[in-house]
Amino acid sequence: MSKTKVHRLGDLQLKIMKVLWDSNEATVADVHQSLAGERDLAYTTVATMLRKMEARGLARHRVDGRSFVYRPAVGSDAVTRGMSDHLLDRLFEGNLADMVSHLLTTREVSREELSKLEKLIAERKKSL
Amino acid sequence: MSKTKVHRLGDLQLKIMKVLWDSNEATVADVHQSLAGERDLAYTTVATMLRKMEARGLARHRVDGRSFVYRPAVGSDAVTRGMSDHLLDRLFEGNLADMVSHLLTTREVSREELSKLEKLIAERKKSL
DNA sequence: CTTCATCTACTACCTTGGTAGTATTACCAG
DNA sequence: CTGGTAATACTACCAAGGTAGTAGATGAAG
Repeated sequence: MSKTKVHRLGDLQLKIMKVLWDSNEATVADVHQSLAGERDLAYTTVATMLRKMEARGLARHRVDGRSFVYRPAVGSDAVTRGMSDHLLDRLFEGNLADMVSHLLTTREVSREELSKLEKLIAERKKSL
Repeated sequence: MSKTKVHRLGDLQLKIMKVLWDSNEATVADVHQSLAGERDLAYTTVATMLRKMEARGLARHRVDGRSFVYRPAVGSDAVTRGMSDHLLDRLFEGNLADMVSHLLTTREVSREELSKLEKLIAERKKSL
């Protein structure tokens, strides 16, 4: 089991993962392109990061001509889950209700969003 | 406006902050003591970390005899908020409902917790 | 063949969190 | 006064994220 620690992704790594998840396969140039505007990084920065990420088990690559084509090695679900869990544990000692309640009480939520959540909770309750 | 970036606290730093929040004032020895068992750190490790944290604006200290008495310089609210927001932005592009819904759908929640949340949402809705 | 663009590889830094040893200081017991 | 103890200060590392320059290889254009 590789047990890739998927709960500690830096900002850049996460952004890169998102590109990979969206495109499923991407060359360094593709990723660099996708990130342009938002972040103005050197091409080599992206390349280096991708190599590091592969070493960490976050991505894999295959060779196409002279280029490396990267693809994600972990799913976005696992990452989202891992990172959320990490925060949940660290901040709320694993108490989910505490976390949700904190989220809900400390910021703006529209009536629509609340209704959506109400529906979600109702559904969830039924399936217990 | 010190603008202390309060969204990136390491595991140890957060644990230390929790001790400070709980005790309001604590010496290095106190913190070290509080952490013992859970984590077996050298006394100097705690001392160093506290010094670093003070440099980062997370804590302050006053002198009592030969000892430093530390107190938090940022509230637990701000930290909880900052860290949650950071994750919310990074993972869910700031969409709160998405985050809550992810939390609710990907793990176990008891009927009681769901009811609690329902109530919370109802309250929230009223005050809009 | 030569030149140029394009890739990857390697190396190098910087920052921050984490961890801890050594040095120094200062107080306290005898 | 003399040890010993307990504090902080200083220094030193390591790992990981982030950033990028330089070198070397290779393919394409002329």
